[in-house]
Amino acid sequence: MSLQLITGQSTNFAVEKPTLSSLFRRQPIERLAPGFAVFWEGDEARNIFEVVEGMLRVYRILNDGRRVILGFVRPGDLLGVSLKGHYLYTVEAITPVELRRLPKHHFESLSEREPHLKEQLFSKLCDEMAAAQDQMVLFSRRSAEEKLAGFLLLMARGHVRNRRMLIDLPMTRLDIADYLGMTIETVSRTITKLSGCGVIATVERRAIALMNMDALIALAGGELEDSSFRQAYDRRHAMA
Amino acid sequence: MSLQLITGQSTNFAVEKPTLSSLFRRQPIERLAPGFAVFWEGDEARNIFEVVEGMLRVYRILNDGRRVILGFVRPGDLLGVSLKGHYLYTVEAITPVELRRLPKHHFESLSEREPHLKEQLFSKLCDEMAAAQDQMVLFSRRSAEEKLAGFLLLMARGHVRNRRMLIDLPMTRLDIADYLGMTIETVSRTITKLSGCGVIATVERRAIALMNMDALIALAGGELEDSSFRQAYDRRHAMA
DNA sequence: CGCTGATTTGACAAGGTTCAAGCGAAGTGG
DNA sequence: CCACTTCGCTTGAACCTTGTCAAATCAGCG
Repeated sequence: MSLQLITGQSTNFAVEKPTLSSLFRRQPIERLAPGFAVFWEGDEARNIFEVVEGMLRVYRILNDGRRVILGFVRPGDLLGVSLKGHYLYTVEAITPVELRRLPKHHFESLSEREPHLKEQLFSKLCDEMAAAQDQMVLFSRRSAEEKLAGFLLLMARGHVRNRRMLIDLPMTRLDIADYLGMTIETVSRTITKLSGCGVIATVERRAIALMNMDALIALAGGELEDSSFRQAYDRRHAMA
Repeated sequence: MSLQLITGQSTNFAVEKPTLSSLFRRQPIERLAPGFAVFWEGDEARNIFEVVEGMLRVYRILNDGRRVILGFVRPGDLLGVSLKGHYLYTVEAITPVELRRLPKHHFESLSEREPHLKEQLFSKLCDEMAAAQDQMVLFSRRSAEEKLAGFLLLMARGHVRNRRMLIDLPMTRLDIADYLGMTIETVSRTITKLSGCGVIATVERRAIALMNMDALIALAGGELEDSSFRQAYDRRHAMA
């Protein structure tokens, strides 16, 4: 009787199929100070990570010393999801970060018995893939204004419904520049310009207020980067 | 006795676990003329395709009418690998194309019994992911020269070992431009420029000879885009 | 041969990079 | 507590690449 009560109360310990997130929830939280790396490009890929708190940058260093930022990672995102033997990029904390580590072999042996775990990972990878393609679209924007507007909308995530909102930009201008493929000067100038138009307002160094969401979306080319919105898209060219 | 002989000879019909490619090989070949689409962005994603022959372009049309080419697809590549309910892009034949179609539900019911099929698809998706990231790096190159050099190396695939080689470019200049995020004029000018340096030579409209592979690699930033090469990369920054 | 569509080439302007300097906030050490 | 340094960010000016517009050239095809 009493045992039933307990299991009834704390559903976390109910005997259910383990989900990906329940697997992670069993792992202890690890903390990382800004500037420190979770792993380096080329490291043997032994773990998968789930970000619990904070923001990180994913990047590669090219031969000529240039740094290309492939993306920013936030709570809920997974890191190191790949069958490759080595990590394909470096991941570094921007803010103080909390994450959980899951050894790959651990996941693999478990997913032998629980195929739906693979399913979930697969689904995550598909999301990541879609996000990567969205980013390629973002990159292909020509002007600095379009790129930055797109970037800000990306950082606003799904909250585009609100006409006004405040977004955190914990990364430096250099991070943004290396992400969008421009220079810090152009990033800075463009932010100044958008502030001048009243589209955005710089609240603090690392926070920006989106003052006129419609204008921002229009500047970004009218396209919502968030692929969840594109689902409802009508096929304009089906008859072309 | 005779039965054993037969199964011994034609290993294709041996009672083995079906692989992804053996699954596809059972499907009839479908042909597609240049300019025709395999599927459209937004279509319900009912099938997975394997390209057998030819080249296709993968693209999205933005609100403002601009076309962004996300990639080119060649024999051996899969199309429509995703758990999304709808295709995220349009795929169109550039050359005459041969492909095989596999209904998604068919694959799914099969992979229930044969988990390693999912494994293979997962692996493919990982490859695609890595390729997408390579492309983001390619995009982030600044000058038109770097981008085009990188693009040519990408089209040369793994054949970078040869000091000289001939590559097909069945796509138009506009395709290349929409892929690299530049204009046809710049693409054309850059090709002319590289020809002038003796790095490449335009054999035909749709074929280019790579005359000096080392110079081309240097122009592309010294980085080999093909991720299979990067595997062997040493970690320069592990001690930073 | 004359059409059409793709490609190349030229001239010019716009926008972004580069180089250089100034600003402002945070942290350090006297 | 106040110089002093540092780092990230902004701003300015000159230069250069690329986009734009326009025209010429080329290739394929009826």
